[in-house]
Amino acid sequence: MNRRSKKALRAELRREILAAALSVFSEKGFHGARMVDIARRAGVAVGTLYQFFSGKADLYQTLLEEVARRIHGRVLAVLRKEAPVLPLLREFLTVKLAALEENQDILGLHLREVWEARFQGVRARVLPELYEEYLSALGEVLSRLPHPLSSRPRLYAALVDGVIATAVVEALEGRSPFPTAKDLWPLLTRALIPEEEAHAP
Amino acid sequence: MNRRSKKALRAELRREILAAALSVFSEKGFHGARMVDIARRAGVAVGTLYQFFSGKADLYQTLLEEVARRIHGRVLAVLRKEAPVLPLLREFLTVKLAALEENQDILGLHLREVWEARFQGVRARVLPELYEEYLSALGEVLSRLPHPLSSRPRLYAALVDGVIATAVVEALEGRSPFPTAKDLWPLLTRALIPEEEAHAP
Amino acid sequence: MNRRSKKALRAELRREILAAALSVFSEKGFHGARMVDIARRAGVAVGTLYQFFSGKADLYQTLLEEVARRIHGRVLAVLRKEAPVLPLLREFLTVKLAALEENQDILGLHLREVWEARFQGVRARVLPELYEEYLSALGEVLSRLPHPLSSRPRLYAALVDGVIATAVVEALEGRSPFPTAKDLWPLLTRALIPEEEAHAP
Amino acid sequence: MNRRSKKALRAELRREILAAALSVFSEKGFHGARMVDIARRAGVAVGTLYQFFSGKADLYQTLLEEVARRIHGRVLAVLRKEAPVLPLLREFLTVKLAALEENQDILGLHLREVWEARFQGVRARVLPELYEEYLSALGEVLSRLPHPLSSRPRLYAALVDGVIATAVVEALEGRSPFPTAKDLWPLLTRALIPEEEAHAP
DNA sequence: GATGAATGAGTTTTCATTCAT
DNA sequence: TATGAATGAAAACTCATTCAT
Repeated sequence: MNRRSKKALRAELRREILAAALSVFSEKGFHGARMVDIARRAGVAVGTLYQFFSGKADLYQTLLEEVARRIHGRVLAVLRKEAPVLPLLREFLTVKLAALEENQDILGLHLREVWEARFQGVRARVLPELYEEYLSALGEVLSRLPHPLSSRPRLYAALVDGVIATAVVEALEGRSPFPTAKDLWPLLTRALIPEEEAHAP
Repeated sequence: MNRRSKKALRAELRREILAAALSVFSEKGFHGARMVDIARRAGVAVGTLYQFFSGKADLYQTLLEEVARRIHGRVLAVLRKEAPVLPLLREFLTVKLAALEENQDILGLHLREVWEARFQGVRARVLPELYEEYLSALGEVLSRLPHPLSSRPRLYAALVDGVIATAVVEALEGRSPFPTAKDLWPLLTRALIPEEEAHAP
Repeated sequence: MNRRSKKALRAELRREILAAALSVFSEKGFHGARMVDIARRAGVAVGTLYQFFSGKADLYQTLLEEVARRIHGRVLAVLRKEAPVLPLLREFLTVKLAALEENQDILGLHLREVWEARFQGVRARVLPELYEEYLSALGEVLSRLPHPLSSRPRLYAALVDGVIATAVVEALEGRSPFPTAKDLWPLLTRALIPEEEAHAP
Repeated sequence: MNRRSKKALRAELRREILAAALSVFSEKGFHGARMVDIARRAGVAVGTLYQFFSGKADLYQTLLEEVARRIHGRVLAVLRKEAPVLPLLREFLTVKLAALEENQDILGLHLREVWEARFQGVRARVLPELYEEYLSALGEVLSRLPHPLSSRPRLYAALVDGVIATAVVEALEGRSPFPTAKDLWPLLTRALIPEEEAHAP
């Protein structure tokens, strides 16, 4: 076996470890996860984990960055395009849902961490910067809309993201099919509580 | 000291322990919280915790029930009233926000737990039944509205609750003032993305 | 049992732990010593060690300070007295030997550490300041003597201390009786190699 | 490459490994030294260490023997010469200091080991026999001197060796220049504490 | 009933040694 | 023969729980 494939095998092993860690952290959370479990699930010895990561915390942090990169990174690219706001938002929705669906493995950790990320003040957890960048970029796009929330882009972005996340979680738990852009777009362009119509007749 | 005041003192101590546990669990999560920290914050010895609760898990569970009772319970009462849907929803919003604002101490735990609760399938965590009841009841009310989501009351309720929670978290983190019913009502009765207006010339 | 004797018991336990640690460290050195051994020898559980000391390193450091205090401290008091140099040195010798003999338990560690202490440059080990103070004070006294080494008090002190230490080690290993001041005084006031006499006849 | 130079290269590699091991053991002691460090410092892979030595202990033991051979061995040869005692001692001093100075690389380990060697009883460490032989031989020579210590050759030798070692350590730490025979000879032929002269008016 | 020190099982982490390439 | 990644036994350290006072 040449050097090339050695490197490839090593990279593969690293990925397997990350996958195992992801699944254990997703199930048990940071404190509940045990290094032995991760090793066992990755099919390696405990010591091997320390060949790739300096410790449990490093493994977790790496995972968060991986998650952020795979999900937020891709979405950010869309949000930064020069385009009319509505088509842009529609594309954002499509890409975001695709990114979430294609990365169902990391969804649990992603959603959990996104939630935790909002409590920056309470917990001194390191929020992957990409998440903040994502919210900012989304907020900027949304601020171009004629809407009372436009003056508060952070809150506006949080709400839109919250609606998408909620729908995805419901799907993740098997209570509904995975949402498509076609499903969610009406949801965002309609009031949740249709006051006027309800008042009609 | 008579029997009466002894009992009162004991109840008071129990409450202090719960308050301390709440604040520690909110900061660190279940696994991250240490019994010594809880005891210290309550101003008692570790042993005392075991006079009132059978262990860490019991303490946590009790707390969740307390939270559920103080927040969901109160809201449930409103949702079960016989009343026209819109005024009912308006009252629900008022009471829910009041419950959240008056219990800012437990908000952290509440929100964290509500989030975790959605991952029932993934984690074998005991979800306080009240939360499910709350979502059901809210769904039932919402299903009376003429809205495409009406046929999926669970999802509909989750989305509405998600919007409220997101707004509250933003406030909790100091990024906006605590939302009032007056603030949020328009938010729920307006589309997040006003497609038509945006299309207007 | 009242508070007084509780404190006393605790202090007693602490002393037992230190004694156990001392004996294990003396036998195995810092790296070779295991916390379980120390605990076992002290008749306590491992966890108990951590009630008194923050870790292995702290335990070791404390021990060194203890050693320094019990040996150097007492000797320093003598060296700082105002007195004619020869009687002072004689008293120093008496007290130093007494201190060493009365603390045979810590001698191993003491001597080992004194030796290591000389390699400050090589190893970043924290030398208890008292040892340096002791050498300085001894050097100062010695510098009052008419001797070619008087101009290098540090070296002079090191040599005198080295001779005493060597004699004590020999005794410790059972190769000679524990030296008395009466034994060692002639040794210090006589040349080790009597050149003149040897040249005589 | 012919068989000759292959052998030479291999011997060279072995020497490099020993040099690296020496420097690491000198800095960290036996337990504190890690095989990876030794390998790294030698510029080879860990596995290579095991091609030359059966393990860490073997490496250490080999080193001690090397040290003994390079230092004690050379000195022993002198001490076994038939010659009048004083010139012999003078030559011993010259050779010993030369051996130490020329082998400053192994000095740390040498001194550390000599010191440890004295605690044979306490620690089950394998003392290189050569060191004992050296002390015996030195004692035998010293016993020819008219001196009260002559009847205790082991102690006498230990003291003389101790004085030399102390002076060398001081030099090693940069607190004085490396001692020459000319420096140390007077030191050994003079009392450390000149009682009579001090008494002189 | 309250205390808080002692406990030890359970975790993380280290590192000498092996072995496939 | 040299390599260095994988191994897993062994060590340090943590913390929920107990129990004597």
